[in-house]
Amino acid sequence: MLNKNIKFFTTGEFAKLCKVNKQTLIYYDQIGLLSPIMKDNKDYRYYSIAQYDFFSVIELLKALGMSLKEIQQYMADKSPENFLELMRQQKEIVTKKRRELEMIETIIDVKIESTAEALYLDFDSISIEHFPEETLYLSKNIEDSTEEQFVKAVSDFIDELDRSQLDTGYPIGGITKREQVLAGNYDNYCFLYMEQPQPREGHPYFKAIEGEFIIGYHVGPSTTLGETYERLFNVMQDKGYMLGQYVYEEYIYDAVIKNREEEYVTKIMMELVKDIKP
Amino acid sequence: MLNKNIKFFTTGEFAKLCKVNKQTLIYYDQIGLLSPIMKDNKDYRYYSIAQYDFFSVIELLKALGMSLKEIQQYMADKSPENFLELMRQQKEIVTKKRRELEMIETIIDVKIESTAEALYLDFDSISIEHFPEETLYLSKNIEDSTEEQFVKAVSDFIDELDRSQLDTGYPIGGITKREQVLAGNYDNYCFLYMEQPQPREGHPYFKAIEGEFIIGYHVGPSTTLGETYERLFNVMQDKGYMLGQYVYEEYIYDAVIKNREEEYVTKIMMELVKDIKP
DNA sequence: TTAAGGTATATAGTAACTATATAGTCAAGG
DNA sequence: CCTTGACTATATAGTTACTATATACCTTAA
Repeated sequence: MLNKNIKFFTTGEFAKLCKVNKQTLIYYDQIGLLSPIMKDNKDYRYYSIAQYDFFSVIELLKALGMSLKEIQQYMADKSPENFLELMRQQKEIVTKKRRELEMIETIIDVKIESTAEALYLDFDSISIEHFPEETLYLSKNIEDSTEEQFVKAVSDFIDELDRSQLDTGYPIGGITKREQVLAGNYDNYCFLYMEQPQPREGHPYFKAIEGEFIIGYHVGPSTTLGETYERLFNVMQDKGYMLGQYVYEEYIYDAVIKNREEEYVTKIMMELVKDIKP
Repeated sequence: MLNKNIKFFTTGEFAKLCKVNKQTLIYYDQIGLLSPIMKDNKDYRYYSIAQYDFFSVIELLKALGMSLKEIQQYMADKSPENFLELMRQQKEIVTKKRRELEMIETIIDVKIESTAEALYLDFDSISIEHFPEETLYLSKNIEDSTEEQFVKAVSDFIDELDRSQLDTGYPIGGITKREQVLAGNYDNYCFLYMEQPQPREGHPYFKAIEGEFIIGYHVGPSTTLGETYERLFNVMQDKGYMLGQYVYEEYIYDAVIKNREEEYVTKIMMELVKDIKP
């Protein structure tokens, strides 16, 4: 910043320039981070315009996530070389943060879209549809796992989605094998999955599904899932279909959206094959 | 999250699952944000797996920048409509944050570039160069302003850069008119400016410069600028040039890097015209 | 001369933890 | 049976980066 000779700012004026609370400047003075260039005999503070530069660097470093203490340490030992080093470090961090925000933005988009869609759904309807190929990211096999193993698997899966940036905002679903469903073990999932509308290269475990599906919604806690499954089986038989290999389950409304478990909505999608017998 | 039946976690176990400090869970219990599903007669806390769902919602909303109080309020009154509303609000906030980060990224780039460049500069050198067209964002006219008016103008200019997102990380420079420089009024700037490497549409006051310039560096406080100007004038005459219309001044090392004013370096760029007389 | 508006200091409050001190609980080993 | 180690609990204080409040002093304009 250029100096036109020296005009001083009072604390209030300088605070307005910097767009912060006056108390914040007093605080910075107290901790010795940014002290006014002079004080008069009444202890009034006076800041110079050059100190605005200093202030904006503090703001930048703060925005980069440095604590005031760290900023102070850096300020005590600054040089072009140190500044360069700092900026290079921070650049990486900021880029990473921006990518994360971009991820969150697309997740929010998905949430908005699917919640808005769900608002107009009739949860009593049962339909049969043809599903196009879809890419899913799968957890490791969790069939016949104990409760503890299941919990661990879910937590691992979430970690993995996070780490590999595969959390697309779609709900975590569960895949159950035909035999388990037929035996009434609706919660013995063999895999967890998350839909990947734009699958990225370099990740294993992707699986595509395509074909006829029967779709129904279960309202209420998972303990009463059986009732909905039975309704679905009835329609299935009426229409001359048999259960295919896998069943997919997803929460439409879960703990994020509804308070009481009785209001949770599970979407059930069962793969179909045409019954050969008439 | 999909439910498998009920297994309880102690505070320590649950804290590990959630990857937080045990005290944090106790704190959440105290403020009533997330209380264990049961306490035994010894006041030991027990959490259920469904509460992990609840916890991850808290984490999500926290990541979106909501305070625990706000989260608590939302949790008390969940509905698809509210969730949709929340997501729409958050989307705007996240987008704004991402834009800010993008700004910071470009500012960091500029700082890296100009600091690295300055590292290898010889501040005693004087050179004559052809400058390509450059776009500058100008302040309003500040010629002959009083100190107070100057301060006001600087502060307005900074505000404007902020508001219009035109702070590119380049130093704020000052433009002085030929006549003022010839009269020795080196600090009677007529405009402040900031370089705009990628000028955006929809902003007035842009100005392009192009032509021959003499470039020199002044080391020390602005009070001794005159000495450097004289050196520059001598070289200029030797080479058969005359002063053009404007002079541009910028700080190279600002308060970010050097503490003491004697180490400030001002870059002086004077527009040239060829002297007609031999 | 009094009111409005500025300055100062000192102190307490805030959010969201985090750390520490003290004490009770529980299972295993000697 | 007693001790040890690893857990649990509460209560209280500390942390960061402010923010608010109370009280007092100073300046200027009506």
